[in-house]
Amino acid sequence: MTTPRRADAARNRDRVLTTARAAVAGGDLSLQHNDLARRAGIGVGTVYRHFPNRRALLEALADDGFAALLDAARAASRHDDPAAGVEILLRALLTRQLADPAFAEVIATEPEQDADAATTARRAELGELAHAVLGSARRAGVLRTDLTDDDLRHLVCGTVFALRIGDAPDDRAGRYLRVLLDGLRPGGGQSG
Amino acid sequence: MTTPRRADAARNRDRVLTTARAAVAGGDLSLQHNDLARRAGIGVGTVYRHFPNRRALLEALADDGFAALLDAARAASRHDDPAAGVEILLRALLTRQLADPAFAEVIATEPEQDADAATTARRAELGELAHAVLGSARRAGVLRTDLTDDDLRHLVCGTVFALRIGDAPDDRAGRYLRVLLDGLRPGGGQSG
Amino acid sequence: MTTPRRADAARNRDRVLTTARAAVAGGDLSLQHNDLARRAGIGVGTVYRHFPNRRALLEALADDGFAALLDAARAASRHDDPAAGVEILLRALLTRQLADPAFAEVIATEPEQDADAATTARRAELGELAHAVLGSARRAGVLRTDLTDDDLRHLVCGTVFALRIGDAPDDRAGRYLRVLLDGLRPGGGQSG
Amino acid sequence: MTTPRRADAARNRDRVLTTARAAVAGGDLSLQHNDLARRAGIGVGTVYRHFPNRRALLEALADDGFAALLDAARAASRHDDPAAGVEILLRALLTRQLADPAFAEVIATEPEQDADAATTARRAELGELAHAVLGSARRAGVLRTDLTDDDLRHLVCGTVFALRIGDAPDDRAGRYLRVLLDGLRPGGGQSG
DNA sequence: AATGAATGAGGTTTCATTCAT
DNA sequence: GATGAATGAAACCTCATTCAT
Repeated sequence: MTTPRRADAARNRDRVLTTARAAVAGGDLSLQHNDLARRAGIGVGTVYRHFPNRRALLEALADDGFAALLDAARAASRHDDPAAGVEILLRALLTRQLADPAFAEVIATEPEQDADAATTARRAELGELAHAVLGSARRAGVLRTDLTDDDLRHLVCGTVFALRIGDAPDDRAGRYLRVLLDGLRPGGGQSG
Repeated sequence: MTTPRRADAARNRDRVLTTARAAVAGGDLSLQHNDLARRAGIGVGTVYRHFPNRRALLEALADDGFAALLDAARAASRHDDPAAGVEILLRALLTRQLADPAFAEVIATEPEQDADAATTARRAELGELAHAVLGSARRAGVLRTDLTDDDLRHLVCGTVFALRIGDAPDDRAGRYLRVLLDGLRPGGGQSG
Repeated sequence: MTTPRRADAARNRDRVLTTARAAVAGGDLSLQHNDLARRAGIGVGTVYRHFPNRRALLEALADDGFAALLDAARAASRHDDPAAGVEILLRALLTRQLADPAFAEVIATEPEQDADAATTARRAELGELAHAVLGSARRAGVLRTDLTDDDLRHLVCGTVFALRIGDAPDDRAGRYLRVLLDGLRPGGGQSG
Repeated sequence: MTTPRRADAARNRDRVLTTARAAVAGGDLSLQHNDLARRAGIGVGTVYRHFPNRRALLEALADDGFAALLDAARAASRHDDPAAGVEILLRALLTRQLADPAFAEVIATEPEQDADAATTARRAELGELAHAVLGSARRAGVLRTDLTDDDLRHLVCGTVFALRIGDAPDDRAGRYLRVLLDGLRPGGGQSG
């Protein structure tokens, strides 16, 4: 989060992130410092300096995801139709996770586990925007009221998990999201 | 799966399983052979003999879960109301996973990853019963037809994942299941 | 060596030997009890009963080799030409080792390492015959006199070792033996 | 082969080699990483870092032997008398192996088994020098022509093996070498 | 006498982290 | 700040041998 002062430090940090992104894109979420250092062509110590542990690195990687989601949340909140707002928000939350497993891992955890305060701040910012969107949907009667904002986050993360099981996702994402959105509408059965 | 002939072999196998169950119950799913051996008070080699790898052990632990689920699936298939059958089945699938993380891990994977053919057989048996239940529900028009049996399994596993995020589950299981069941009813939006 | 009394015991002993011979023929000289037991379809304990350790098994396997060599030694001693006798003896010693790595391993060690007294006896018997052959050759002036009987055994074992290095032996055995036999004739340079 | 940059790295590498040399000198060729680490007073990981496997370590140990032999080969090639050249070369090859079992093990294998390309290079360098020495001996008619360079290497290795059998070598080395050198002179019997 | 499960020391290897340079 | 070697705990696994049945 904090930008290094020296130019080479910044460059090294970028290298680690680029390498890590490539690894994640290649399906490797282990993010081992030694491994990244070797691939990035820098020393392990340097990687540790920039990212004291795996979680810190993960959060740095998740940053783009947060940004994208904040955009989506703002777009959702501008929408007139509250139901559409919810759909935009949740779809973005789903899509972003599918696109970025690092973001998926971070968003599936609670703020207590954040290594970087900046992540917690992002999270809070996103939470507020989401709360607005979801709140108006609840008030408009298009969203169940027995689910908290966090419940919705959990359910989307669960949907992501569902999509990760089995073969490569084809059109499953759309279908699973539909199921979730349908299930979120009020008027269904009683919970219990 | 195969019961050892010797009495002490059976006893040791049980000890490993008991120890492993205790570990899992305590939230430790790592199931390391050395660790289990030490805790069970038997040699590492013995643990390796009975369970050549973590997966094999996991599947042995999951056995009870499969049995319970088979019961539930039979009960579900005997029900007159197809919708009730689906609910019984999926609720059991959810409950069993919450009660047994080892079973949850096994059921969330595909048969190709089975270490023990017996697991695959269990899986197939369960799959047939489930197919009957789900098929009649589809024919009765109480279940979306754009989801395969596996999709439903995935979605329940996703719900389990959602429940594992955050604090200890209170009444969340019931609420999340409600959302899922509601979402599974036909007549919702088009997928996509 | 000692013949088991019970018929099944004898059968098991044979099974182990047959299996071991197959393993050795397949290039595996490790002769691990567990492995042999599994392959022979009998219990490990049984293998241990018959052959308390690898060496004992090895010596049992080497038995045929000793018998064959004793025959060759007798043939050699009957020969009129002492030089021919030496050649027959050493060639047999070489050939037998190439044909049977187990015999090669036993014959390359000293009697102190014998696990079975019978092996030492065989060895002694062979030694006497060889001594006769070699003695007359020395007296006839066709064999260097600065080499003991054991030296000759060592040199042949060395030749076997030389043949084992590198690729499969083609005509190397004959050529290497020729070198040895030529070197053994008196009249060469002084040792030192 | 590659000298480490850090001082402690070089020191640790040396410690491992020294410890290994002591072990080999003590008759233990097993060269187990754990054991060496403990004896050298350094971490196991360090030993593995420097020498990924037994063979790599062995080759590092053999390095001195190669150097010594290269010297001998150069001396041999400078000699006027081709027969003397052969004797110098083969005697050195024998002596070095007796002095250094690690070198003996490496030189008794084929280049395909080299873990370190440097070893193969050493081997090639030695091979060229040896080829010159042996070639002129063959042309001068003082060395059999039905033996390749490799055959000669094998035969010397075989002689080393012969010397290792039985009790500690007294004057046997000289006598065995004499036998070999005599056998290598042309004019003996036909091979086969 | 036969069986084969149990044993557990010890080998090999990986890895997260520290620290000398 | 950067480097990457060193560390050593711990995971993983094999194997020779013993011993309960």
